Amino acid sequence: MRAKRLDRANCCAVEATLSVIGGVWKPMIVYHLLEGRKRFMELTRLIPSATQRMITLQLREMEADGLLNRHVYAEVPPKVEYELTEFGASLAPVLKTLHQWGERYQRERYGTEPSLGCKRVAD
Amino acid sequence: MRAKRLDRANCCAVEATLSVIGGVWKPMIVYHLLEGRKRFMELTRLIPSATQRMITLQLREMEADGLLNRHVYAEVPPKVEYELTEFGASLAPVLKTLHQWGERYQRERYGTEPSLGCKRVAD
DNA sequence: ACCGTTACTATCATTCTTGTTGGTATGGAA
DNA sequence: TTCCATACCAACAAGAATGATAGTAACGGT
Repeated sequence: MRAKRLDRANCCAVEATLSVIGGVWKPMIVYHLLEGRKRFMELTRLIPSATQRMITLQLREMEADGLLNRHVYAEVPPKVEYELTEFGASLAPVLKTLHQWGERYQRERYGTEPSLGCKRVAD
Repeated sequence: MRAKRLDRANCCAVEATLSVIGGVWKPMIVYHLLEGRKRFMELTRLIPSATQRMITLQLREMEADGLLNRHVYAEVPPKVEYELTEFGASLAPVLKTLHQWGERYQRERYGTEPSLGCKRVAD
C-alpha cells in the first residue's frame, strides 16, 4: 500500500485505484456498506478480523477520498453512521472484476472453491 | 499489502487478487511485460522508482503465483528474461478496470488529466 | 450505585516492508 | 590489464503499518 508517499493525483491511474481500495479492509467495508448505511459498531462486528483502530483509520481515509459520508447523531452513547456516496458505490463493478479474477486464481492455483459470502460482489 | 499472513487459498477472492497485483510495482511489471518478454535490467530501467531488490522480490512472488516464467541463459554476464504466462496476461482486463476507475477518481477528486504512458492498459 | 454501551483518540510495542550497501563470476571493451 | 556489465543474494538499517491497551462522557438497565 505505502499510501504515504504516493501522489494520488498524478500517479498512474491504476495506482490511484489501488491506493483507494487496496489493503485488506477497505474492500470489505465497501462490500458491507453496499448493503446500506451502517453504524461503526456494526462494521466492527461484521469484520471481526480488523481492530476498531483499523476500521476507524480506514473509514477516515475513505471519507477523505469521497467514498462515504459520515452521519453523526448528537446522542449519548454516540451514534455514527457511514454511508457510501454514489462515487463509493461505483466501486462495485471494480470489486466484481477483482472477485472474478481472484476466483480463477484460487481455482487454478489451489483448487479452492470460491468462498461464500460475497454475493453482492459476485453478481 | 501484508501478504505474509494472508491465506491466499481461502480468503475472499477480492483479497486474493489484491495480494497478487496489489502494491506499487507488480502492476507496472505486468504492464511492461504485456509488451513482450524482457530482461531483468530492462525492467529496472523501465521502472526506475523501484530498487533492484524490490523488482527481484516482486518477480519472485509473481513467478510463485504463476504469473510469469523465468528464462535463464547459461551465459556470463548472466541473462535472464521474464515473460508473462497466459494466466499473467489475463490480468490485463483487471488492470484496465482499475485504470478506468482511477481516471475517474483523479478527474473528480483532483481535476487531473489522465497521465500518459499506460496505453496498453487503457485500451 | 454500578455496569455496560458507543465511537472514538492516544500511546506504546511489535511486525512488515522497503532501502542501502557491498559482494560475485566472467567475457568483452578500452 | 583494468574496468564495466549482468542478475542477482545477504546483511543491516530505516520506515511504515498494525496491534494492544487504556481512557472518555453520559445514558439506560439492574
